[in-house]
Amino acid sequence: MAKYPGVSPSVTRRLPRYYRFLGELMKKGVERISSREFAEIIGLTASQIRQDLNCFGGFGQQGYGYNVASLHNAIGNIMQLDQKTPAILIGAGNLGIAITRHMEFEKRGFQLLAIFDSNPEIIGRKIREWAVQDSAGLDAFCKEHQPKAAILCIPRTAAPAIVDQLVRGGVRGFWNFTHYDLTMVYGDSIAVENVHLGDSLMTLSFYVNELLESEQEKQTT
Amino acid sequence: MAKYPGVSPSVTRRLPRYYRFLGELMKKGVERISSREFAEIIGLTASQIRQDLNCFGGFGQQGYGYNVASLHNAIGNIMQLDQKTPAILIGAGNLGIAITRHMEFEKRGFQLLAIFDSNPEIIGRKIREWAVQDSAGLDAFCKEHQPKAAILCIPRTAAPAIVDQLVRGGVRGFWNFTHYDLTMVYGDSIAVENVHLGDSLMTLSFYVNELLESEQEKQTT
DNA sequence: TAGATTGTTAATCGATTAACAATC
DNA sequence: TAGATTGTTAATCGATTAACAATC
Repeated sequence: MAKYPGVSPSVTRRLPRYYRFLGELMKKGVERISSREFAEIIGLTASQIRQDLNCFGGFGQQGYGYNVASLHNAIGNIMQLDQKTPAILIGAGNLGIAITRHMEFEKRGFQLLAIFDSNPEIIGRKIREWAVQDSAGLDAFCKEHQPKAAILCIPRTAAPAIVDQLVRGGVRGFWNFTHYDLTMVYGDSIAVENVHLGDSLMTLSFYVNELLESEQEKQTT
Repeated sequence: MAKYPGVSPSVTRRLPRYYRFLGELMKKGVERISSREFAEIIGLTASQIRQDLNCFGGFGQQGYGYNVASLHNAIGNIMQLDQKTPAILIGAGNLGIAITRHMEFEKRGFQLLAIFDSNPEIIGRKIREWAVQDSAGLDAFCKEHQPKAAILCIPRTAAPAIVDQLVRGGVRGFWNFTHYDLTMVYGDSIAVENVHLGDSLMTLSFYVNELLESEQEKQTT
């Protein structure tokens, strides 16, 4: 069974946010914080913070609040950031390169083992410490190094075949930048985190147009 | 007033998804679809789809279902994708370049006017049809071209000053790739869409570890 | 001890699902 | 007309907020 089976996705999604803000507080030298103060900073209610944390255990102390460093550490443990899940990145286009260069995998619970691409012009090119390998060697690599997660920066059309290959090779987690709908196909046998940049930008279009419209009306009135 | 003031974010966030799947159905030559069939494809319930769409009007027909092309078009109108909000991108690092190269702004309601960076080594470099401009000219540019949205691909530390400058220059929508918390500072006077890649990866860490743990237990049993 | 703040239970709110009358 | 499927209201479910006793 999973360690925290009853925890809802809404709670899980707030954990990285808590972790991030606690990290900043530590940098600032803040030692303790009450749920009320933390709520102020993070933009939530004190109730919600206490409710969320108590899904995982009691990390605070009545009359005192929470110790910033130990709460930060506790959340890191919940997300098992020390675990360093072995991962590979598929597709060394601009997005793949940008992610490789900027993302601190080690701080977020992963270890990047290798990068793959099928384009002969890209194969062999070095990005940070990783030389791009030929996708043809993917099966052999999986057998030998047992990666458990994959970052998909490939075109949508290439996704189904690659994903199928990876799942057979033992990969269970996907950071999915394509629009291929993994969860529809594999259900709960894999963990997927979709990043739909196009959808995100379209959502902004809706909101910014709503906002501009209400501004215009104010001017006309 | 906004055109659709009562619509909840949960509904708004599903619109791009509806739009995307409808586009694919069009490509496949599907002319009509019932809420039940659509639910099957998209992974939601028929009730929810009908409920969502009826926030904006009645697009279906009893006994028939929905016309794929006209529903697709209707959602495009709701999100005002024809509007082409003038936008600028700040920060031409790998991420900024990747977004410039891959994102179809025009299809998603924006027109990219220009790219800015403060690094002299990057200024002048051409990405697709845009030559990177010096951030020093940002105020003048805003005055002349009146961009309404900005894509932030800058380091977190640079964000507060740039955002302040842009808001004063009339920018109202932000596609925010930094970890600087815009909404905390500017409230409802701007529209923000945050893309927290680090948080997303950490969430995957949690889920993949939960999954691997339950797999291991099954084997042990 | 007195004050503060948690952990936790109860109340509220919102979102999703179910049901069905309206109608094409 | 009969069958199908929407639009919409009512029921359920889940998540957030409020309240307060426990306790540091």
